[in-house]
Amino acid sequence: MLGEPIRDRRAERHEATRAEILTAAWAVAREQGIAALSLRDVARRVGMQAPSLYSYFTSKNDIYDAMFAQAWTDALDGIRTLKQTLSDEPREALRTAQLWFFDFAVSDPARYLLMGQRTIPGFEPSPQAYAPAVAVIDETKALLGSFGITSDDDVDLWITLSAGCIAQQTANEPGGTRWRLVLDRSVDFYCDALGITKSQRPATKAKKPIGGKR
Amino acid sequence: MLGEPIRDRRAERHEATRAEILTAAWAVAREQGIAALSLRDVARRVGMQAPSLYSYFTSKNDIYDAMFAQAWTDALDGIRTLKQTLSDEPREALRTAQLWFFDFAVSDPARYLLMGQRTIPGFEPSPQAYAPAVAVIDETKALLGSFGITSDDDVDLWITLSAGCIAQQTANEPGGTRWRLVLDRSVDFYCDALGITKSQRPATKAKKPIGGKR
DNA sequence: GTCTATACTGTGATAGAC
DNA sequence: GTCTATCACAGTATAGAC
Repeated sequence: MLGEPIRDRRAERHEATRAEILTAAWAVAREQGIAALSLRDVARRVGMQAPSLYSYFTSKNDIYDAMFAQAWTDALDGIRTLKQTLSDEPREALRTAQLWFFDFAVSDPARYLLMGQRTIPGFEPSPQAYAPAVAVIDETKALLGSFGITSDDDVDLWITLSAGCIAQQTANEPGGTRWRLVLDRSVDFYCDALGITKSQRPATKAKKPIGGKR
Repeated sequence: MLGEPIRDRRAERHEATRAEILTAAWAVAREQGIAALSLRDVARRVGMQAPSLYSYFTSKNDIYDAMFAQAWTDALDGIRTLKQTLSDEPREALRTAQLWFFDFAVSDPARYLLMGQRTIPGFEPSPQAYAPAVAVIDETKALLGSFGITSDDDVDLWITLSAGCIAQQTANEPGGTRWRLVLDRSVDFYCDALGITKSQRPATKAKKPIGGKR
């Protein structure tokens, strides 16, 4: 008998081509806008005819789905890497985290549009694609929780701060830093409102909840 | 001599048909999504063939442009009406204003998506269409200014608060009120941070600037 | 000026040959 | 697995009826 091969070279090649298609799709999306993505553009970029893409993705929305998952997976990886270098001082850490996500979003507006908004008519992310997005929320909650911020209200407020600044920055002044400064300042207001210690650097992370219901 | 007629019935009819087309366009946009607007759908709804629309609008983007102007004009009218009924008490007035705009945005997500730009590939609002949007900003600044909030930083922060909550509400929980409550609370935090009086109702509006650079 | 008919180009998607 | 051919749909340009 021949036995089962250890590696499936055919599957590997298939996966590599899928990745190549996705890379081309991102390039087109960044140039033309995420909603203006066309299969013919993508196909030409990888040296194929448009129908050939259907050997790798079942539909255009399937490509969007893979891009959606990729975007949130990148965000998740970024947050997890970031966490390892965060300060123990709450304000410093929170500011760094908030600004990191802002930069992540603003650096690629097409990607952020896909990640967040209901902008593409027929597209709804699949549960699998949505999983890393949920993981990012969980990581965010964990980060806030490590500084004693646990209530849903406080987490929601935290998220809206970056969402608002990112929306304004990408819509009104793409490429600028005006709303990054607003976000920077809002971190202080947020910490003030929740009574998070100002400058003194604690020896260890806060153990007790600080925030709470209004 | 016949002289010039007082009314131009032909122009009136033309304008009426334009308005009718726009109404149909809004209906399609709300049903299918703003980016999925199709001229054939709009035309069918007003009993025309698609090319006939070109007697009233030069292109699809021209329709978007008129819709954009209409949306911001509605917002402008709403704000001006709202101003006449606002409390003298800063917090109360600011809360009412912020929640009004939130409701305005969330009640018609397709409209808000168009107002916020960046989502429709080839579309850029014309200067004329953009004018009411600028007027809304001016009204907002005037409102904040009447309570002593004048710095650009403070105005920017004010705007991001609603933008963030609206983005989250429309994206994650359309039809709900979860992020409206977050916005409600953020008004208090904003006022606290800027030192705006809490509950005592002043006899007159504040005259001195309260906010400022960090 | 208003509207229809026709047609050109580009889109996502499918069927079938190789 | 990739191609060609084709389809139904889109936006839009143009010609011509009224």
